[in-house]
Amino acid sequence: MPRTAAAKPRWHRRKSARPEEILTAALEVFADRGFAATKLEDVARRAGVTKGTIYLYFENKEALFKALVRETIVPVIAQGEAIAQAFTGSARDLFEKLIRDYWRLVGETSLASIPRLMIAEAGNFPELARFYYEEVVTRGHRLMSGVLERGIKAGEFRRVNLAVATKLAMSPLMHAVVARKAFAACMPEGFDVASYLDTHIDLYLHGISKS
Amino acid sequence: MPRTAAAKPRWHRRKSARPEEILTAALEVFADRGFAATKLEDVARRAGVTKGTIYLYFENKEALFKALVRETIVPVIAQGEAIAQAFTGSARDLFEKLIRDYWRLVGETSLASIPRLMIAEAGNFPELARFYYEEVVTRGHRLMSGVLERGIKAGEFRRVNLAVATKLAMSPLMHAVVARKAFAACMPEGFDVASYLDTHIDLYLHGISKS
Amino acid sequence: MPRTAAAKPRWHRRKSARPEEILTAALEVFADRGFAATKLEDVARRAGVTKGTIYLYFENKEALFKALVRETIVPVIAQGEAIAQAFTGSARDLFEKLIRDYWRLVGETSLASIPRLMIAEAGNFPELARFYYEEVVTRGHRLMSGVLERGIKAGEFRRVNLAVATKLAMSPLMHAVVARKAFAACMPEGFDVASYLDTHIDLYLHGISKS
Amino acid sequence: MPRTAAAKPRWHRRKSARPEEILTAALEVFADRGFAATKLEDVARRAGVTKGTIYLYFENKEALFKALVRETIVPVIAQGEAIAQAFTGSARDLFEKLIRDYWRLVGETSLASIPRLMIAEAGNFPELARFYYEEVVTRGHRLMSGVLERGIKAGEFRRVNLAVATKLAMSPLMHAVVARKAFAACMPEGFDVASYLDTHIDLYLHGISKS
DNA sequence: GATGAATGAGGCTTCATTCAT
DNA sequence: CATGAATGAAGCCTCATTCAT
Repeated sequence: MPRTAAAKPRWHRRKSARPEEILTAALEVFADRGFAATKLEDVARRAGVTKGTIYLYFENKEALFKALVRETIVPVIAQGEAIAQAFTGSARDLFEKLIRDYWRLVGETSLASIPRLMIAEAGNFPELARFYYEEVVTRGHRLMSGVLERGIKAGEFRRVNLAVATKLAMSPLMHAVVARKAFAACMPEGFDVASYLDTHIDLYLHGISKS
Repeated sequence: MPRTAAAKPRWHRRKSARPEEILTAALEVFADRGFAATKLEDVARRAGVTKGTIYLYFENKEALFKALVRETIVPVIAQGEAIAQAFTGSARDLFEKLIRDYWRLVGETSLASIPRLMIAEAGNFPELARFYYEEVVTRGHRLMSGVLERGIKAGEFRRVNLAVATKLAMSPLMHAVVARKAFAACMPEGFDVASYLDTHIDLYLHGISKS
Repeated sequence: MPRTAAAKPRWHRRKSARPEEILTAALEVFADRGFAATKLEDVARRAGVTKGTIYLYFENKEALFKALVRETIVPVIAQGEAIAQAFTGSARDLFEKLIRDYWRLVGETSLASIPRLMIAEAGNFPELARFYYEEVVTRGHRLMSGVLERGIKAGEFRRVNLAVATKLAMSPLMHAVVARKAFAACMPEGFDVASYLDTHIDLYLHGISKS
Repeated sequence: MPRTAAAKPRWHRRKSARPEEILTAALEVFADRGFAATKLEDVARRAGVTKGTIYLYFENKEALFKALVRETIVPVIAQGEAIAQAFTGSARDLFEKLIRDYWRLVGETSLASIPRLMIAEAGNFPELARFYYEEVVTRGHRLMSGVLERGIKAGEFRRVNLAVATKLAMSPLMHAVVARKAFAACMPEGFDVASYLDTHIDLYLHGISKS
């Protein structure tokens, strides 16, 4: 039998991998240019296919964009939730871990473009914005709120306005993710992420801690 | 001579008011839709003129966008600098004043759209992004750095990494400005800005203060 | 005053004539090729404008097609109704006049393409088909019915099934209009319209008359 | 030889049945939408195959359309000719039989779409139009002419212009076939075919008969 | 024979930009 | 100054056609 058993699966893999290849390419181009300035031809080229192929898997440009947002970002949130659930240490340590994980999983990967895309395009895709707001923003806030609450109950943290404290824990992260992508070309010196995170964690915990 | 000297300037004012009317209209439409999705026809309609008129004052769509960013945001920074310069109280009080002023002058006005537009379009307008980064971001940071430095020297604040502490002082503001615009439609409950600012100022000062 | 008064009206005429020029061109191209095979570029070229101009006056290709049908054929029916109303002779003579007029006004002009287009595209434009059926077919039948009824009342014609007799009076006309357009290229001998009409009128009147 | 002779033909029949299944499906879709608006995907789906399969039997869409017209309509004409040849009664009776047979075999079956398709697409398929005109229209006319001639010779009919009388005998039929298909959706009341045919036959024979 | 994934030419449509008035 | 009719380049999307399996 000249044909190895492996040959067929490889083809199979290739076929079902198409949509993901396209999404990966789409993420790159949308991230660079935004929704309107992205040409499907560019996405196709980067995915190694032709324009028409995209339409085998996505109804149109808008659907591609939506799929991109929906299918790439939600897993990250889920992962964070799992980490929090499994965590057994102090609230301080969990806070720190979540902040650093978020940066590692989103801030430093190509996913960092998603928040920026959403901020840019929310007005043009209200329904997608709502999805994102509920499945990412709100869920992320709930996650962080839980950590703060845990700390308060454990006597580690001061009794603060939860909703607001949550937003304040996240916003330096969010802004860094978003702005760093946007102004990368303007910061030849780069951006001292390590210090930024360290200091945010330090200042925030210093600010929220008892004593 | 039937025409008074005043008559001509009045006409002049009216004439030179045109570009500002167009910029105002442009701000609204660009803010809603982003650069690419904005139609000059819509800008014109909102300004009460026709498409052709825009071209009397701006070379093209891109020039209009650049003028919008350049001419609306820089004055705000200058104003902040003036305030800081004239301020005679404690660093804590100046910090608080600048934060609140920024929110009042940008966060709550139509100018709030500018940072979001820049974040969305920086990739497509590198030269404008550089301008913005230098004339707004960097200058804003310099302003805040000065405040922190003043506090350190006065013994009010701990000796922190200035660059990073500056970014951390601004980012909750920036993120709030940007995200609030983007997800306004998704937050029917609104956004408790007062608490958010109060708490940021409180936590931040708590975190950075000696003792 | 170097500018003559005539110059402006000429331009004015030209402006408001645009839509009609486009409709005229559209009639020719749609008649040749049918709806789907017609390229708007060809319509534009024939109208002496460019593609974009069509969209100043018609929402899209479909709207252009609908406008074409609606605005060209209804007047013909109206004209026929007016003729019938004003006619004072015998029913026989009116019958003959209407038949010959229809041929002269539709069969021999570019309007002959409209019935053929409707027959071809009715399935793809149900709403337009309904409009045409009601405003042209039904109205045309009503017109012919009136003539037959007049003849019956006057004792000129036999007492026949009006609806059916009406259809039979029209169908040779309709078929000739439609088929002649379609198979023009296949009938080098042409089509002896004069005899055809003469004979139809003769046979029909012979058939329907009280003998 | 284990395979019986019958087995192969049966398979053969099945294989060669494919093209007919495709033609049947094609007739339905072309009839609904016309040539250009028909998607081969729809034809394939209706035939229970995939797009690629169509290309195993037909060179391309145009060839499919041509095969459809050629292979479905010619047999009907041949059948009519056979009937006429075998007929022994009066010309009047033969006339009536042919009219009614045509309606039964074409007007009331899916074949009714063929004349309408030809009228719609003749301009786009001149060669097919010529084929149709010669093999269907002309042959049909010749058939009817023969009947009329027979009646004239037998003293049943008046001495009329044969070509024209032939067309007038057919056109009510043709128009009914074509228009009924086109405006079916617009005639909820339906179309009283029985009366229509009865009256046409009656009027026509009344008109052409001696006395 | 049959499949269905992939192609890419072609057409509709939009809209920034121009220019005669 | 201002208009708005006209342009035409550019991009989305469709679908007939191909071809490796």
